[in-house]
Amino acid sequence: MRKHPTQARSRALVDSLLEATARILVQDGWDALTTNRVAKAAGVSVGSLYQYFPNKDALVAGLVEGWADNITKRLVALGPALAEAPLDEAIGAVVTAALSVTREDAPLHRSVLLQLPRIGALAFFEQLNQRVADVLAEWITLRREELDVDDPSLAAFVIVTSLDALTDHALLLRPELLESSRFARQLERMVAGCLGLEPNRGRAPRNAQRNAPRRAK
Amino acid sequence: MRKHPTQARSRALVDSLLEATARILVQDGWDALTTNRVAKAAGVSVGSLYQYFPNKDALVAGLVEGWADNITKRLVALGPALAEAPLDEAIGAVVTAALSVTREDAPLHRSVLLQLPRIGALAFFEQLNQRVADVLAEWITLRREELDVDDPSLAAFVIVTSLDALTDHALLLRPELLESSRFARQLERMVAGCLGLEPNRGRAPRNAQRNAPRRAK
Amino acid sequence: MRKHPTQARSRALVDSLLEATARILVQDGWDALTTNRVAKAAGVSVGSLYQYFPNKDALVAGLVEGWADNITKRLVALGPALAEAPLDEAIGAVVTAALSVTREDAPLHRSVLLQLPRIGALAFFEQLNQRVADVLAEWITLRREELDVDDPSLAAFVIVTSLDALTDHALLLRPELLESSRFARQLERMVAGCLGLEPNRGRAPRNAQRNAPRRAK
Amino acid sequence: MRKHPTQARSRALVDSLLEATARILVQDGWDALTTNRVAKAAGVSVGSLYQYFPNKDALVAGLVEGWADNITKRLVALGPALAEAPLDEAIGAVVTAALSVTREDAPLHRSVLLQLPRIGALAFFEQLNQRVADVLAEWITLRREELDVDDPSLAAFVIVTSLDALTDHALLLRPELLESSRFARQLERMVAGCLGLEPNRGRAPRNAQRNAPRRAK
DNA sequence: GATGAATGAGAGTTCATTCAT
DNA sequence: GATGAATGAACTCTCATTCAT
Repeated sequence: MRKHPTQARSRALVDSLLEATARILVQDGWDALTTNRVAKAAGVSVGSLYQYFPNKDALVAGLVEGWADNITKRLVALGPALAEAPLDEAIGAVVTAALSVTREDAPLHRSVLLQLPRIGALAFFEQLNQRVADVLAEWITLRREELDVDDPSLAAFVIVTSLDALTDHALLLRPELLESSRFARQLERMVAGCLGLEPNRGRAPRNAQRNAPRRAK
Repeated sequence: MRKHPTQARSRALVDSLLEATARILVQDGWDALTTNRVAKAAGVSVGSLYQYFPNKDALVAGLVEGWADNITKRLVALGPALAEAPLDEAIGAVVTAALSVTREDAPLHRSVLLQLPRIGALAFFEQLNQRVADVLAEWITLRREELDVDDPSLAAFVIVTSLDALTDHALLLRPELLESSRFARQLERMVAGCLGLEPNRGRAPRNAQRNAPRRAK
Repeated sequence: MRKHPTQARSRALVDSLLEATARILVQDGWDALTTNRVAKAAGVSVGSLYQYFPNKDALVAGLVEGWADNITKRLVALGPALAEAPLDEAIGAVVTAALSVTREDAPLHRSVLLQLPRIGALAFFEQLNQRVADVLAEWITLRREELDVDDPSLAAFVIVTSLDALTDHALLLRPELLESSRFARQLERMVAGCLGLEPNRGRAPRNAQRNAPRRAK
Repeated sequence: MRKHPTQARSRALVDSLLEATARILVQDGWDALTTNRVAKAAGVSVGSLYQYFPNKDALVAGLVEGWADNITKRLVALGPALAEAPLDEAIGAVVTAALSVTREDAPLHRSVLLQLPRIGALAFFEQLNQRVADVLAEWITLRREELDVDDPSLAAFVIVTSLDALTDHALLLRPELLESSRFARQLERMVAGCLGLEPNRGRAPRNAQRNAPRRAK
């Protein structure tokens, strides 16, 4: 970015440009995304666009960045809640979060996914996954006792990558799955498997003893 | 394809064009892939390119097609071998196949992965996964007794999508994982989880003792 | 033309190429007229086409030439018949011939007209008109006594050019006129005017005496 | 046209493009008319060309339009002057106007003539003729008493088409005729014939005497 | 002689980017 | 700062023509 938009007006300008970018990408696809079109859609001149974005890629990068920040925040925010929750609930929460993040603003999500490679934002995207995986790895380490995991960060990588791919593929190819509880359950099983948990039907945790009290509640 | 290359010379021409496409894609990426460049790299004139490929996309589609056919064949070929193998061996075979397919011709695999969405070949790509998933779903149904799966085709989708994403991400971001047995073991656990199997450490059925009590529960 | 087609086979080949050219021109227009298409339509290889026509223009020129020869022959053939006919009949015959030549094979006529300029065949076409005009000028000179013409060849030029333009425009823009007797009568008047004849209604010649009997009829 | 050139600079740009188009058409013909060439000849970039003309054809269409507007205005402007003039003067004025319009900017006129069909502007061109013919038909109706015309609009069509063709052919093939009074006289006769007038030599009605004897014959 | 695969110059057109206003 | 007309390199694709088989 050429200038950092500190003033209110600049921020608004940058925002409207990013919005326009998203709109065009979603509605008309990558090939329709020209700088001139974006500027016009944002009600701004091309020249102004180039005041804040050094080139077209920066524009898209800006869009993706915002999108990713948003997602990261939501997922990282899960952390604390997971800390003390029973395993089954924690896993359920992770899966639910993954699915709901995907459902949210699905069209933009979809467009971005389809164009990620083009933008060279793949690495950037991976960084997102990494941050989430780090949080997850920490949690795994924390709860090591209850789990059966050799390498927490590897397990976290596998879980995050799989959930990511599954929600994305579902979004792109089988959107109905995003609403399906059966799908959610299958994902929970996958996660449980990665964590070395025994396959409890439903969400029943393996340590009957520990959980008993709670169920009694 | 405009003409079908039946003669030896034509076949060679088409092959060299696809090779050139792959080479450029691998070395310089999508944006460097221009029809003139491909033709020149293939030692052929643009005109000849257009004799066999109606447009640029067809060129990439041709590349992907060949690549996908190859992979599909290899994975589908696994089927018979799985039929009667013990569960842990079958899972191991699936994971091993996924990893080795990914390792094979990794650079092209990588480029195709990076460029796939662009050409609307995603659906095509998914078709590949679908074919593999179908075979897997059949196998799950066949071994239903030994497994704990609600919806075989859903489980197959989850497994295939995850393995696919994990091997691809590993290839792109952590190539060393493709050779790591720890990674393989983690993948096997994931698959086992999806199939509702108890978490056997490694592939050994030796954990029977530990698990026995639980089952008895 | 590269070779002169003396043998029967060559003639047939040349003819089928010209036919194909005409067909494509009529059915799909100038832009569809490519040498490859013509060759294929004629059931011949491009190479063979180039044996007989040095280039694309020659192909079209050949077509136009045949077409023009045909027309010229028909119009020049009128000459003798005109020699002794009464003026009104002669004029009627000329106009009728012009109209019928135009009606004949109208679609090709139309295509050629539309493309004449492109082909640089305009001069060639004018040559056709010139030949016809020459015959007409001779006839005017022959019948000078009965007419009132200063410069026979100028009058012939005017008549031929006008008739030509009128039949062509009629063909292109108002095809129904080609069948209209009122149009024919109007053309006859124009010709009569060019020849310095007084405007007799219908075809009646100006020499009332001669015509008196007829009218009386 | 993509944008409408309202500012002075834009107008100049558009004008210089049309001028360049005319120049190239005149000097090198249709096949030399490429958008890049036109832009370069106009001292402008191709991009600018495409800012005002959506495609190549629009460029030529723009040229023809301007040219046709010009001509139409001049010819339609004749109308009032004809209204009350004696017949022979009116006819003379029409012929003179046709000839002078043709002489004016002859080279462009020539090129446009040669290239018109190509761009499907024939219909457009005919519209021009139609407008002129309409004015003429009105005039014929007005002066019906003095003339001998069955169908004024048909007669007008014949006159306009003939004059048009004759002046154009003269321009292309015998430019000297455009200056020749004998040619003018011959055209006047043609027009007179179309209007059912007796063949007055020159424009003078004074030939009544001369013709009388003949008629008497 | 015939074939048609191969050629490659060159066409129309786009769009990221600049810079005079 | 903002504007948007102007730029022009670069792209995809065509088709008249050639020449090895």
